[in-house]
Amino acid sequence: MGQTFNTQVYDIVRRIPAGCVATYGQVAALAGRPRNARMVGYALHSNPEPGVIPCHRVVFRDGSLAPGFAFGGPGRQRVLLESEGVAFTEASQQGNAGADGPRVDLSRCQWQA
DNA sequence: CCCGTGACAACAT
DNA sequence: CATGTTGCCACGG
Repeated sequence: MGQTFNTQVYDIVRRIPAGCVATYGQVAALAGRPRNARMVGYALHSNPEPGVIPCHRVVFRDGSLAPGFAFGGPGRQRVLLESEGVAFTEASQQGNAGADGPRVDLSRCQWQA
């Protein structure tokens, strides 16, 4: 494991299968730094290989996405995820009281290593 | 070369 | 239960 944490992040994010999503903390934990979720975001921000690394499959711990910093525009990520079959929870989605903004249903689509 | 900031998450108050 | 603050590492100025 001589690679940097950053490189490990790319490797892990790259392993996320379509139709599933992973949280920053999860990726960070898999990379060996459970407290480094922040670096995961920074690593993806670096995005050395656009189109190769599915950054859109990485979301917040509560299922929300990065506001404003999405790879093409806010909302673009949701289209990509829905296109892969990821379940989204709308504000009217029962079972999730208080879900205002669109969030990924981690209960059903969170990636398990 | 040193300081501050940054796609987050968990703990403390 | 909600809000505020700290921790972590890397990169930019």
